[in-house]
Amino acid sequence: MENNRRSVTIRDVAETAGVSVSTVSRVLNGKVDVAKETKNRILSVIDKLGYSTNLAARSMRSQKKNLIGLIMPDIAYPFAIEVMKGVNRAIAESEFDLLVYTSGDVRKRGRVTSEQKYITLLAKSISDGVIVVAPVASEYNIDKPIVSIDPVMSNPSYPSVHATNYQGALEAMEYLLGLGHRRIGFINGRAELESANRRLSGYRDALEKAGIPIEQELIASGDYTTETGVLCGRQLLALENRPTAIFASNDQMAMGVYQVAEEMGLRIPEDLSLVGFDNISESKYLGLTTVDQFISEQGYGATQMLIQIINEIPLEKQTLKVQTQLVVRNSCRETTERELAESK
Amino acid sequence: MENNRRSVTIRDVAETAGVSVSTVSRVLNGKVDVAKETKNRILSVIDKLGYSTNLAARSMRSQKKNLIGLIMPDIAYPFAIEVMKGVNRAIAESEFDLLVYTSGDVRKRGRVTSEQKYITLLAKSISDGVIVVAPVASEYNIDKPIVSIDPVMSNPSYPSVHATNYQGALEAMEYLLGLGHRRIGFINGRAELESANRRLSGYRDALEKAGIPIEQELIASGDYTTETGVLCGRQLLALENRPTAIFASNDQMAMGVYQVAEEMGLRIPEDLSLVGFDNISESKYLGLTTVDQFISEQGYGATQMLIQIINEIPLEKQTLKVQTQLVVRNSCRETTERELAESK
DNA sequence: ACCAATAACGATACCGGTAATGATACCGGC
DNA sequence: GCCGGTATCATTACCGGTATCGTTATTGGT
Repeated sequence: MENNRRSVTIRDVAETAGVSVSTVSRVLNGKVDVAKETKNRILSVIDKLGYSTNLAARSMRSQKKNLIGLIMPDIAYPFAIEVMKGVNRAIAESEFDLLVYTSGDVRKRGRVTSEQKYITLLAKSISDGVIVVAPVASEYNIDKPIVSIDPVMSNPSYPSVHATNYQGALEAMEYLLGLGHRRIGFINGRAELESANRRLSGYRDALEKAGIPIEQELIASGDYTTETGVLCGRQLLALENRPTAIFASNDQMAMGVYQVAEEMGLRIPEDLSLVGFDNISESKYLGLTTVDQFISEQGYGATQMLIQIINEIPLEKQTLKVQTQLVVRNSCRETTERELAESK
Repeated sequence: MENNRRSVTIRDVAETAGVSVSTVSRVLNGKVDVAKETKNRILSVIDKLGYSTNLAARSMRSQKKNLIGLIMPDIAYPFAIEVMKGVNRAIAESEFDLLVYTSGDVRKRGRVTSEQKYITLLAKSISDGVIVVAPVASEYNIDKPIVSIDPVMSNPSYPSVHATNYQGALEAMEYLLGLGHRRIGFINGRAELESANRRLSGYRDALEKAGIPIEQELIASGDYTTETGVLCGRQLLALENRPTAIFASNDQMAMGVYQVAEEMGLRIPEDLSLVGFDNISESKYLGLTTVDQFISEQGYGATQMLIQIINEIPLEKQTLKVQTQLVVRNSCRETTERELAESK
């Protein structure tokens, strides 16, 4: 039943066209060594039979596959989506095609480690190179180029792309401090990520520079999801002397704070100033002031780097730093006279 | 230079462990025919060498790959992203992994047709089955299960998933008509898609039922992108007797209308009522009233159908119809007395 | 003690392509 | 008419695995 629909192979084409397999292969790969009429005959047979080459087979023998792999633990969250947009753009401009690999969820059936092995392997075996988005690890020995976006470690052994997380956080904090805020809450991201730590450092250093003591109760720890944004928001806003501003280390968690504010009847920015990080597409509509880290550009840049490596052009720099930029919208305002008066 | 990092093969493992290749293969595939100590020895060698199996090679010989392909011409637009979310969810619940294939742009270097061929092939050769999102064609003879989402043709030869486009459009129109609108503009989608035609039919039939003549000048033709939304919006709103409401056949084009309204100083909903289709995530923030077609559910359903086919469980229905639902937000309001008076 | 069954593993063909090499026919020049 | 060169195609080895079958040694039954 299923065998009679066996897919048509290069041998079928060769037989039908009355030539050898290698001749068909030459035509498929645009080699010159074929007479024009033979070539046309083969092409029409290919068309008639609906033949198309089996990439698995091809990739075993030939080197160049014109295929780039993108490995993500999950593709359904904003960061991943933005990365894909950028990668997609670079791909569209290139001779390469793209293969996105995901297992749908990092924690899938607890087989994390074997999963990672499997993952890495897959894309490796059929692609020319791979872009890895944290937090996929990659201690496995690799025979293909790899570029990492937002790597877990600060000094990865392979080329990587990341934003200027520290500077971005610093800038956001200076903006809030400039508006007169003194009690500023911080919602931390996934602590195992280098990027999260650098944003936290930015928060701390900005306060220090301004001569404001760091209070531990103002630092809540989330994991970049909206849910923890809600939890952390509640935690911070339930404080007796609650902050007048919150700096969430990504926009998704800031969205959680919006929810909490609505629950509590607090208006943003009138009653609470809020700054995020990432500038995902939703932020525009929320009017969220945030630090743009140009995620899409990171994907774009990573892809370009990878293609360069594949083409064996030496990289000038092993690390691409994308400059963050504060995008001021209307989720913040100066602390009111009343509040200032109260604080005296 | 690059050869010394040749990846470690099953032969290397066999040699190091002092066994034959087939024995290693047996261990890798969990066959019983291996002595426990031999098995352990091989496993430790695998670990030491960091070996991992080449999926391309494996897939050539064995049947089940536990891999599903998702083929899209482009992955950077809202519809595609929503589909991916749903597919992702179904994948996470399953034993399968996911491979998303895209060329980044349908029109890439004009090689559309050969591209499609190439595309289809790829996923086919290494996956157990494929989900195709329109408008990728697929007249090629297939040896793997295929499920199509929002197919181009109304009666595809393979299982498919689509929304109740006609009913959804009808409902949206009845809502606008119920608010008293009589001059309603329509922005059509990509005319080659069946879904676009059915939405147009809904528009026409609703007017007909209400006894309102169809005016050709009120029907603008877009292609589902925001850009054409802008163009069509301008066209409709530049009419001498401009419509009091616009029904855009997807949300992206409705977003274009928002832009045009702002350009022209028109307020939504005060000066213009607007309804979209899709209910993409942005719509919530815009307050756009729209027809939800549960795109994510379509992706989820398609994946489940595909998995069922792969597991050789007969499908009850070849077509999954997802029921649309009107989501009322605040982009519409009743036509004002003034307007009603004028129309008298 | 002999034979059949079983456990454990090896040898080989094969999947569907591509690369390298070989074979043939035709060509012009001397 | 012989020769080297080129155009065109066929042959064959090989990529890295898996499937099939064969081989060897051990065991148990009678």
